[in-house]
Parts: sequence; C-alpha cells; structure tokens
Amino acid sequence: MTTPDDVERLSSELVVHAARLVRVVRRSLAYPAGVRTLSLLDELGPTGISALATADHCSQPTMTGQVRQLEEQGWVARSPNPADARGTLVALTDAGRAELARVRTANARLVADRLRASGAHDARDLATAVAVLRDVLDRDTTRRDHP
Amino acid sequence: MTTPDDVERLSSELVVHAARLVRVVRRSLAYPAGVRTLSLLDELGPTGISALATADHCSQPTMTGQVRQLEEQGWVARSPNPADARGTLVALTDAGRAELARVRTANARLVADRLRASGAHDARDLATAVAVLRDVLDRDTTRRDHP
DNA sequence: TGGAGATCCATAGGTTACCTATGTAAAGTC
DNA sequence: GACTTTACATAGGTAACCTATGGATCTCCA
Repeated sequence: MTTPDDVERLSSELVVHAARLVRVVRRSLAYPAGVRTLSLLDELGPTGISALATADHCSQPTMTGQVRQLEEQGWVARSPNPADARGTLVALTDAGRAELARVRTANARLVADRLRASGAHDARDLATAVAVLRDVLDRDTTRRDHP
Repeated sequence: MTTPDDVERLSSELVVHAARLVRVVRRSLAYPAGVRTLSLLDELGPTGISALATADHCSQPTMTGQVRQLEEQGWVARSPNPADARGTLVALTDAGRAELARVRTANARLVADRLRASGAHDARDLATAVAVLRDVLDRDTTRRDHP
C-alpha cells in the first residue's frame, strides 16, 4: 500500500511538521529549550551535564548553557558529585517541578485541545506519534562529542 | 485506558521529542529552515511571501529572510505578481526541486532507516505521526501578524 | 473620486538556541 | 609519575527566529 516513495515523503514531512510544531510552541514559552532539560531531569533524577547532553542529543556546551539558564531561574540546583570531583549533579528544585507541570499543562492545551477539536485522532494515535519520534531518536547514532 | 494525565504527558512529550528530532536533523542539513519553504512551494506552486509565512506558521519577516536565502542559493525565483503590484510570487526552480529531492532522501535515510531497523513501527504508524502533527498545526489559530 | 484603512513586503534591531574548537582539572591506566 | 580519557567551562560565531515599523499599493465607500 505504501511505496518506498511514500515513506520517503512521510519521513520528510515528519521532520517538516515537527519543526513547525516546535516553532508554534516556542512562541508561547519563555524557555522552550529548557523544558527539554527539565523533562529529562524529571525522568532521570540528578544527572551530570554530559549525560544530559547525550540524552537531549545536543552538544555539551549547549547543555552547560541550558543548565546555567535554568539555575538562574531557580528551576534546577547544582551540587558537586561526591563520587567524582570533576562532575556536577543537576537536580530539579521544587520550583522546577512546578514549572514543568505548568508547561506540560500549557502544551496539553496547545496539542491535546486541538486534537480533540479535530476529532480525527485519539490518544492512541498521539501515543503512536510519540513512540515513532522516540524510536527514531533512540536509534540516533550521530555523535555529538569530539569525533 | 489513557487518562487525561496521560494525554497531558503525551502532548508534552510530543513537543519535546519533536524538538529533539529537529535538532538532530539540523546537524545534517545546511539550511534546515529553507527546506520547509521548498516543501511548501512544491505543495502550493508559486506563492506570495505572506501566504508562505502563514502556511509555515512563521512571521512575515522570517519568511522574507528565508526566501532571500533560497534565492541566493538559486533554489527559488521571484517574479512580480501580475495581479498585485505590491506582491511577489515565489516559485521553485529546477535546482530547487533537485535540492528538495536530495533533502527528502536524506531525511528518509535518517528517519525511515531507523524505524525499519527498530522494527517496532511501520509506515502506517509513520503516517499516523505525520497526520497527528498536521492536525495540530492545521488547527493552529495563534495569530502571527499584527494582533 | 479621494481618502481611510487594510494588505504586501522590506528593513532595523535584538534574542535564543545552537555549533565547533579549545582549555582546565580530575580520574583512570600502566 | 607521565599519558590518556573524561567532565565541564569558555570563547567565538551562526542560523533562525521575533517585534516594531515604514513605504507602496489595493479596496472600499461616502
């Protein structure tokens, strides 16, 4: 039913539409990039900078900058890693957890409300979309650190 | 089965993962944003700047910049709109069509190959993901021009 | 028909989110 | 105790956005 050409087209459309969604969201958020880090910390617990960068598929300096920004907002706290004097552990603060909840609600309003309004897709389809994205990213092998 | 909380979480994850995908793609592309415009022109045919901005969910000055960049690369051509002296019509050139084909192939390699490798999702799931994103965006009502 | 207001696009000016390259300090390795 | 690797920070630069605003042209109607 779906030809290789269809898949190529769909793959490209996935990227294009993802970019549009990101831009739409960016307008309604003060720190769109920081949210990804907050979300990671919620998932992983206290984590070092480099591990966060790997998980977010960004470079380490980028993550350093994100963490600094989040720290200025009081959403994360850094502490020395007792097991490794080179490292830092970044952890969510209560304010960070509150911010994450706030943003999730905002995203839900943006995404879920529109899906519901359209009626063409249900929660299962949404879950499928997320799973597809996650699948593509989990298999990402492009190196971000010094090659 | 899926609670409202799940939907909220999924909505947020959709945004987060979309942003990560966009970043991964950005690394492998010279002009990641321009591709969206090329894709639109392929879909719509010759179109004015403002209409492109609306379709891409970006501001008009952003689209002006994108078109200028694409024109410098020789991927689009501008011509005066015979029906409206204020307007311009932007159209794909042959080089632009070739570039679009090249990028689509690259995106397919990035996305489709990994999905195939994982085996957890098929073309239908990919189509669902694209449809969900399109649905959310089509229902976007946030205004981008002077409010 | 002659403005008034809307629309199309460009310019100015600024911000965020990225990147690569590189330096510094601590950890492992032998 | 030197050698390599790892964790993070800094420096410097770019692409992709935004809002605000200005100059033309179109539209509409009193």
